[in-house]
Amino acid sequence: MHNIKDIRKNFEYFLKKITERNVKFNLKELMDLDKTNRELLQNKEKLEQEKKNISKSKDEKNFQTSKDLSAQINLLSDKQTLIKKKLDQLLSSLPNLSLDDVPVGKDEKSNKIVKKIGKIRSFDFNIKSHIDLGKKNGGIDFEIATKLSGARFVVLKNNFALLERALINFMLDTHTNRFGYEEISPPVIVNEEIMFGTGQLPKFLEDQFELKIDNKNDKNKKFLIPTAEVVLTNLVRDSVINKDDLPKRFVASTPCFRKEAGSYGKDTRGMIRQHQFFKVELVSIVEPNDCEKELERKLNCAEEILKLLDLPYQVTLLSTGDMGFSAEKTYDVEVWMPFEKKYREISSCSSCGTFQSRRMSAKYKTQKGVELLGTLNGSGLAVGRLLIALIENNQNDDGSINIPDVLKKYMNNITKI
RNA sequence: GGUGAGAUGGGUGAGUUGGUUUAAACCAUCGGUUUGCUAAACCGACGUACGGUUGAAAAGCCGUACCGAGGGUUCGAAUCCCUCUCUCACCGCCA
Repeated sequence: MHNIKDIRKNFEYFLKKITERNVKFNLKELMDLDKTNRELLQNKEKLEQEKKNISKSKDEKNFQTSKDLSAQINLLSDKQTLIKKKLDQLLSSLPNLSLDDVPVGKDEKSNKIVKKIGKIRSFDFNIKSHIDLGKKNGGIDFEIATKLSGARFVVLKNNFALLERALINFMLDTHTNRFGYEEISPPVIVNEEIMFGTGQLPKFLEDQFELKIDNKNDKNKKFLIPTAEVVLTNLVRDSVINKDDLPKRFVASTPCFRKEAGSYGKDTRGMIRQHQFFKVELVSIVEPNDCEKELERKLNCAEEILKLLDLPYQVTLLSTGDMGFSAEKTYDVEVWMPFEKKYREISSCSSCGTFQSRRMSAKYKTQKGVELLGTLNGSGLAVGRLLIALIENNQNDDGSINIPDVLKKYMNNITKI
């Protein structure tokens, strides 16, 4: 969320930046609401002052006046609350602004490829998709998953289930031991304001799985997290952190739940796009000035996993039109999928500046006072897609799959499945 | 699910016969004095949000709100009443 004062001061700048992000947003309406709100507020506060003085004086002669004032204040207050609510609603659906080195464009076509790493393997046999590899090995079962839960779910079995677990443990170990992330095991069900804090709400309600806790009323709403970013980032909400305790780095492996509304017909086959999938998530809490540096570091952490697994990938810098709501700058890491013969997103590393911390009221103490924190998140990595990439890239002619050396200790020393 | 206790500033914690109490005290933090250095001691500062205003800015001044959240009583609420949320203790049930 942005500071309304900044928008007031730099209207033209915001207008330009918002236009670049390719979203429809009526900034003028926001400013009009702001103006009305302030007028009402001023009038209200003037009356409140009067009333306060009367009660302080304890002069019974004026008690009736005070009563009258109360009525007027209530009237004004109702009006102002309504305006403020509209204002907040609008303001909270305004996306973050991009940093200046982000390419301007209206969609993913304007993304910039930053680098390509690793050698794409050439196969001297007809390669299989992960769907066929999974079926042949009895490791991936879509039929039973459909019966259990419907479309876009999967059941992993045997060594494929083991492989999923191995990947998770391998990644967690790497990020904790090597990169200093603190491992967290968080809840995957969260309150409404937690989703608001990271920017999933109010704008993207239709993408979220909402839980009905109380059948009698719809108060106390809960949501399944679409990513561990939500919980990990909110770990610092409503707090003032000591500067010496920064940066904070959290890692967690959690299931992620997404409705995938609006992606009908997209990636319907296979386990590329699921309603539920595991993801290892990296979150950093830093001083705002360190955001860009930390983003590079985080990108490196995500890349390192692919390097260790010897999987070819490319890194792209997302354009203004392709970035997520809360991000000011985003790198996507895309792994090579040999059967589809294309790169597929497997990680998205974003700096959010103070956009989320303002929503969460997450601050740190400086010599001057308290200031908003910078927040960053990135996948390190999406487990489902990583599993696909791994088995497709490491397949043999007979449909067996070689297990990379770094995973062997997590796979009970199996070298091939 | 039942009963009881509680929720106050960065932290600990006073204040609940309603009236300069944004709120004592202590700790932490910052500035200063003292000091060979550190420590200690002493002095001082020290909430947030929003609005207004002065200023080029840094910063200052004024106002309003906020003592878990929301509502109510009252001229006036941290303090009284209601609802909700959460925490703690005990009981019941349970992975």
